[in-house]
Amino acid sequence: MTQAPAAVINKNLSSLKNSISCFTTRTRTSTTSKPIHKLFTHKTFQETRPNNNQQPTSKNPHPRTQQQNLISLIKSGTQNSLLQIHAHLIRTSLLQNPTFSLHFLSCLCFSPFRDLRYSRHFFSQIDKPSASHYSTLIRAYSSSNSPKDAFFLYKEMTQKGLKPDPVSSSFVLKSCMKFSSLVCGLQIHGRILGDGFQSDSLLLTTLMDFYSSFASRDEACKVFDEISKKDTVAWNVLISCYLRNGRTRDVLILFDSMKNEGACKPDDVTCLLVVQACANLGALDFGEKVHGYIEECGYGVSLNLRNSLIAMYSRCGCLEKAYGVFKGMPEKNVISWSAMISGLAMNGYGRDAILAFEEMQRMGIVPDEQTFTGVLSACSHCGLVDEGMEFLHQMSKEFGIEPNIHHYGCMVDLLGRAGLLDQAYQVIISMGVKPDATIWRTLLGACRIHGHVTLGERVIEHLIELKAQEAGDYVLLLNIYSSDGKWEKVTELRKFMKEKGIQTTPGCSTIELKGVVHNFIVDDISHPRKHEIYDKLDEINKQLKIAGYVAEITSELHDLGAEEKAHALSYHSEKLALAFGVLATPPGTTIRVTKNLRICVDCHNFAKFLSGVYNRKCSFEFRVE
DNA sequence: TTAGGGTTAG
Repeated sequence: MTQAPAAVINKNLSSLKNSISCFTTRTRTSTTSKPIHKLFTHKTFQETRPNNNQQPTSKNPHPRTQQQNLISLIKSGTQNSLLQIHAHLIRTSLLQNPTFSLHFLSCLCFSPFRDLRYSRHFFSQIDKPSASHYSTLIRAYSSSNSPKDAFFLYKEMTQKGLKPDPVSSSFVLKSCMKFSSLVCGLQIHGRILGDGFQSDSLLLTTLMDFYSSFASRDEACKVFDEISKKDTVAWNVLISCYLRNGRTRDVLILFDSMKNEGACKPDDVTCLLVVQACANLGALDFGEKVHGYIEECGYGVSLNLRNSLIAMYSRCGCLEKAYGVFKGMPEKNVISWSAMISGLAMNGYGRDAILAFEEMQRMGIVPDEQTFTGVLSACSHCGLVDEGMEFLHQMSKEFGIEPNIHHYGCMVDLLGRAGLLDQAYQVIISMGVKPDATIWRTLLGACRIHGHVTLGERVIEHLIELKAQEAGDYVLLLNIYSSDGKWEKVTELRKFMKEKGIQTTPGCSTIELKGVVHNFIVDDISHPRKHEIYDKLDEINKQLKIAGYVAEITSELHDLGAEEKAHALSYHSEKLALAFGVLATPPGTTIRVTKNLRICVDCHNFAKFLSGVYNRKCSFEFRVE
């Protein structure tokens, strides 16, 4: 219904006053074409019980039959017929009959032409709305763009002393998630306990999801513990909570315990979440294990699972497997193609990514926002400045997609890497989207590569303005100064950082072997095989020196003597991880190291020499958990 | 006195 409901009703009411008697029905379920007034009368509908003394005749049908007729009329009502029925309900006072008004309200709320304003108007005409009336409207509001109204209705009904049912409580909780109000949700939690719904596992599952969406992991876990019969969905919500709230490693443990303890069999959704966790961790072995499980259970047909497998393999640096999954898909949608394009781009196959983009369009798949993010990042990885500009233009002109912060971020990266720092700065200044810390940091990284001191300082000011400056940003600026030989500035900044208590995040490298994740920090001595690792590292250093490796000591640690620098560099976390990799894998293996910080130039060289001397392929992934 | 609920892809 597109017209204003009140006006429509009034107009229809006046025209219907005279015409309702000649209104005939033609509905989907009712085959009758009798005039509506012959199907039911005012008198009979005020009675809700059939009068047994009255013999039904063809002229005067049984009241119950008449009731059923009206209900089926309402249920199958079209936009116009509902307006007429509404008028009839008012005229005959049947609107105050709880059964009819409830049927009518549900129809208004959930029919294909539903109109919430009209539903609300109708609701206001009911003298004494029941809990069911409230529930119906609450449900409608919870899936609308005014979810707050669901909460207000819930409050109103409880204040009137009406008891909500578990289903409407669940809908209201979902509404609170939508309008992001923890406080409102907490009130509902209290009420749920008061209403005695604490054993309703579906409702508690919604409650877990509610807490999870507000990063209240502990609360979500408490609710999980309270669920007496935990089914797969409850486990899935718990897993999704861990995934959302940065406890990614525990997701793998939860998956194993579901599988091994056999209490609840992981389903396709579980696998989807675990595959995402593997992608975040770069845990290739575990990801492959889950992939195997997916095939074993026959979940492999699911499009969304295959799409996340493509993303997982790509993010773990295993492009062949990503492509294998992609190729084996009988049907591919825009998400499959975008995942493959991004995968190619992030693994350094920028030109192939662009070819895939062209192939996708030949197949008739229309690209979306995220496809272009992949394409633009492909350009930035290959240094294709002109092509990137062209794609950005094509995106808005041909596909009507306005560039978002990610697209601009790619452009800044592209221009920045190419050394066009001023142009990159101009993009941020004039992009018409509020710059975030990430985009400034991208530019700061480019300043570091090209040693651009003044712009670097300006970028830090912008980050400070956003109150988003992190220790890592100052470290980048330190590196910019030192690469330019500005030692006084270095000392000054160091002093400033010390005074402000700015602590740098320790670099942490991660390596996954046989499904077990091993972490290393600089000079780490916590690993059970630390002695072997340090011995191996000494040996590797000697071997690499013979092969021509020289420690790169120019910019990272300027204020130490050359020998001290070389020593400090030798125990960087990535070197410890690599040494462990050499120790624990046979030649020919790919050693995949994940880092929370960018890898330094020296470790990069170290890895390059190591691959040749020890016959291992080394790959690094930069990942923040 | 109706039907209705929870997790999920790039």
